[in-house]
Amino acid sequence: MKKYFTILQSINLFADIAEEELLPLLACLDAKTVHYEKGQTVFMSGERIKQFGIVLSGEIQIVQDDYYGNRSILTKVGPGHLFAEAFAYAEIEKLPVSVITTTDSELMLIDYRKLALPCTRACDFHNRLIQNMLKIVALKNVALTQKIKITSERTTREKLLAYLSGEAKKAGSSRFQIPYNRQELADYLIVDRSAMSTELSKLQKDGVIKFHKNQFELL
Amino acid sequence: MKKYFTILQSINLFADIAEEELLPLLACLDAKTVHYEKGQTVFMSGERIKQFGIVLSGEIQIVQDDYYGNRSILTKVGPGHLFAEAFAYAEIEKLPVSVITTTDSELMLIDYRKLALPCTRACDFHNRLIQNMLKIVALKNVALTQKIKITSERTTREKLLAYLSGEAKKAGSSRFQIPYNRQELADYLIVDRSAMSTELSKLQKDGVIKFHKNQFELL
DNA sequence: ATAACTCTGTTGTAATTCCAACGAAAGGAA
DNA sequence: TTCCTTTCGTTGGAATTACAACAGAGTTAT
Repeated sequence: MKKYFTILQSINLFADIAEEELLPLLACLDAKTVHYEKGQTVFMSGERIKQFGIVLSGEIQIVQDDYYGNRSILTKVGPGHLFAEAFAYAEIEKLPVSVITTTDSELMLIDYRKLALPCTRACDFHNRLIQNMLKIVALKNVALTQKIKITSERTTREKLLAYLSGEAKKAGSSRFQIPYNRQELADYLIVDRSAMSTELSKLQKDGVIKFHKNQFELL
Repeated sequence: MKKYFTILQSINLFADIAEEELLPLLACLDAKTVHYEKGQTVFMSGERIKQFGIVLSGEIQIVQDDYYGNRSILTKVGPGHLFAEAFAYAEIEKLPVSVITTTDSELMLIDYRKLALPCTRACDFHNRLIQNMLKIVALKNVALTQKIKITSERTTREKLLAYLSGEAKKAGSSRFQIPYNRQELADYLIVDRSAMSTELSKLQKDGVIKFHKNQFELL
């Protein structure tokens, strides 16, 4: 477990937890470090999960199988990131997705109730932990809402303007950088990359925006 | 406050709280009941909010103004529902939306930290409350993720199949009812209603699905 | 330096979607 | 019943998008 000390400390879930508290805390939570080989199933859809996880090394995927058995990838999760925490705390009866490893992986699994309930030993970091968890889930919530708002726009042009407009507001300036390359931006906006490129050029020609690489400006 | 006792009891946030505990609990939380007239601003975008709300009567809207000042409605919230809880617990510096009343309204406002921190009087329902809140936010998270997965499909046909396939799995049967009428379903899938109607007919003609009103069957 | 690769913008065509308009069916109210 | 409203499916034309293919700029590896 010590091997992954640095990575654990960098996780939001353990924010504001003192270094020396981390190990006893993990013991109190009864956190298990588990090794999985590539291609194994961590959580199976249909289960009622009682744990959420942290990727310590390797990579896992959240996948969903539809009625006809076609599998699609919802997310990839790498080292230092949580997974399945929303499903665990939502107390969903049947997990709608599966969690599988795509490489040999070291995972930490934690009982969601152990983290949420005050323990008998009255560890006072339990309270910090649950607040951190609430913040993590709430932040994701806000990000998801924002993405839905933007991708709900009908045309590529409107999606772009909604996104860029939001970035400008966030930056508090009409000039700002975006954290995606073109393909990633197209994936985020759920449009075709080439069509998006065309629309970006059109917007620039129309004098609505200016851009150079990832530097944008609203006019 | 007694006037709204029934509605408060029905809220998930207060699930598993005994009747007689509710009033002292609200007092401990320092919950304020506030009256707003139609068209007033409850929270202004740019603020750092320290409270979330519950609609007791009336209706509020969550709206967002873009860079050019165009306002769009994100959600309407009616009696018995929470609002702004994700923004409060995410501890966002600048609220990206505004909350406004669209009718005369009675709202309850609660300091998000008062609910999350154990109080000096050691009320043991604080723990229940924060767990309920975590579950509420996590559930919303799951719903949002699901919606994004479905609306990320490229064509109307694929969106429909993704949605119907999910409903079939949830129902555990190839026959199931959906909770939306056609317009609501189109809004959820972010497609044009008439185009969706056409696609539904095509799916039926192709022998992929059968439907009558809100009763669907996957073949 | 050369080759291989990635990223970005452009173009033309086929496919899809939006939009407006309309009629039929179902349900509610007078 | 009759009238009015809402919901749903259908159609045709305009607008938009996806897709495939390609070229140039910039990077990285050898």
